[in-house]
Amino acid sequence: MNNNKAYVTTPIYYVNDVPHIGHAYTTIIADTMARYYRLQGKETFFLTGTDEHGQKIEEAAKSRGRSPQEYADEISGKFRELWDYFDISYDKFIRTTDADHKLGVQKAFEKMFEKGDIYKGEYEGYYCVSCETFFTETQLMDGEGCPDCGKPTKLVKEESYFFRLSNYQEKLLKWYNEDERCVLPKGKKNEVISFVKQGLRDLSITRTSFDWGIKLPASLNDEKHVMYVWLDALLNYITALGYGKEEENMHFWPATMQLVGKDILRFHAIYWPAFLMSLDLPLPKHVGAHGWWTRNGEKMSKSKGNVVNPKEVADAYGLENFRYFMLREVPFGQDGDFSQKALIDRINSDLGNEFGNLLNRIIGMSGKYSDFKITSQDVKALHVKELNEVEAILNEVETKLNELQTNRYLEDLWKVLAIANGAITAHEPWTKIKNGDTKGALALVGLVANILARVSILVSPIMPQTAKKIANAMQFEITTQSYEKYILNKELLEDFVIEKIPPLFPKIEEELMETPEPTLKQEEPKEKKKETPTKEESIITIDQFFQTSLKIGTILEATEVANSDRLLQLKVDLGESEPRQIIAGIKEYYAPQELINTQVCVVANLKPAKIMGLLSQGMLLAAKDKDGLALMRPEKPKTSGSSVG
RNA sequence: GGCGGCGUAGCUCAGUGGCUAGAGCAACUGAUUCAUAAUCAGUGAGUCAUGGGUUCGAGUCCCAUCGCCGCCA
Repeated sequence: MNNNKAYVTTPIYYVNDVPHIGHAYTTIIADTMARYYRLQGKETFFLTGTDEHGQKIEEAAKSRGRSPQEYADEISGKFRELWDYFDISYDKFIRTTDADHKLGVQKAFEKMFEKGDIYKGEYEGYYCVSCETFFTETQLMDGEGCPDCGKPTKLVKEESYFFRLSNYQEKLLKWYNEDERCVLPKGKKNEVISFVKQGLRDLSITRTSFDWGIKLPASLNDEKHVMYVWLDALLNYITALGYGKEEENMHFWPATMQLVGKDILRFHAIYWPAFLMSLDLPLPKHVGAHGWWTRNGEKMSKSKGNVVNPKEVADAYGLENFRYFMLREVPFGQDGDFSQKALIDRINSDLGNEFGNLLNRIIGMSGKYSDFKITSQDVKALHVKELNEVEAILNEVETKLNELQTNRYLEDLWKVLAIANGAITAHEPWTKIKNGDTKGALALVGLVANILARVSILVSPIMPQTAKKIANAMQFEITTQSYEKYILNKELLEDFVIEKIPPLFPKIEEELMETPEPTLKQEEPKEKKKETPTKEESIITIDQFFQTSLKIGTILEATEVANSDRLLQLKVDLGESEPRQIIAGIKEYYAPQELINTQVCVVANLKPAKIMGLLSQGMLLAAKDKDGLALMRPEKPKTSGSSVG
């Protein structure tokens, strides 16, 4: 294998559904790996695309009165749009309806046939007419019922071509055995092994019951058959490189990293390598299977209405924040839970406090101590200890990413940031300045700058734009050269003038998306409700009530908050020396103009919060129901600042 | 039903058979001001699911039981 090349793939996504968070997750991991390989200077090819053949697509198109191709075009376009929006750095977007792909698949079929791995036989199965699906005898209910709909099935025989999967059982086991990390994570690999050990049956790879698929090669002269989806789909990984035609990119094969969801691991860890062996091609270096996302602990499903729309999350919370969250939150291979609270915690704590704020700290210090000039001059002399600690972690960190342990990778980078935050406290540069030790203070700032630079480089595969902003502010670029210089060779930054930039990760103080109605839990015994008052109506004392300071305020100014669908920025007179700035989520219900010079009821002693980077010193009271929102206002005009109670 | 995994601090999880069982988050207390009310330090009476067993010694190995999950049937 050529170590200077890398090939990363996502599955090609089936166009019977619009993109959801699972697709986004796979693709973001793949994008991260591709960006990481490029950072290392490897010649990288990153493939994604759509899977467009099969009976389901044929039907879905028909039900919409469209041709399968038109329908596939539309959904495929949606995937491509989402990936563009998500800053996915794919090199090729393959579609199984591409002419080159079809040709490559036919070539591969021909080769497998000539080799004797494909033979014509008869497929026998229990067919459910209404579900249009085949089942094996053991899957049936009571010996004949369809496991999906319960209706009787009938035994159908259909001519079919088969792939001699059974021939590859031992060779596959040998592969799993010899290549420790061919399938990741390990637990999933064990499942694959036990499946193969149970014995592999030959695989039916063609159908005569529908048309929307790739025809057999002309040499076989068998018009009735189209290829069954998995053969067609899996071969995309090599047809995308020109297999069977120009072969212009076949030098990227074997794939470095093939990412899949855990549901389709079997196809990628068993069928796919078997096909490759049949084609005399080397096997992928790694096939990685990731887990599912749940939402607030529950499985996502359309019927529950709790499906996370990835674009909506990225819109509300920021694309790179979301990318960071997904990769940081879950150990690779395990299921992860999406909740706005977890996402907000990650953004505010990891990103805002520990990372973004660190940059602000050295901007502030260098501004005060040295007119924003930062030098690495005395860093080595005064901070060997910290540099060694940082390097000890960074020397190990990349193995985590190579094993797709993105959570561990990020965790370690954050340990490096903690060294920087800790060093500031330990060395108190402000005290050094007071004591005239400018050199010491500047060395500390230089140390932190170097740490930030290194982390920015290594975090760039996950958050490319953010990393770029930091690099720009610090007058360097994120490139393979800087990776080699600062990470591999451990060089220090040239002296530079840091640019004062606004906070990278503004605090998020409230959930920015609609939360789906919680599903009714039936297991909750009804008697309990009698005993316990509902949460909203639990009893409080008058003292507790008066802990809340409610006041009448007069709105002096109201403007829209840029980039927000919900927020208005208000200046409210509460009878104090200065009007308060309040950020209120009422834009959908009130125009700024109609609010000016009206009175509202304000919670005056609420802890101030930053919302989208803007200070909010209070909260407006409003009532909300299904028809919308109504502000609470005094019945007659009252002096600004009058207390309510 | 078969195979495999898991059950450790309020939450998420680490813990090659061996000194008083750890980390992160949350909480509390203190320090500090360069910074986005941030950062740093300190603070846990944990039946290591339960019951047996092996061992000088078990969260760690073995058996059984209960509970959860995955793959397969």
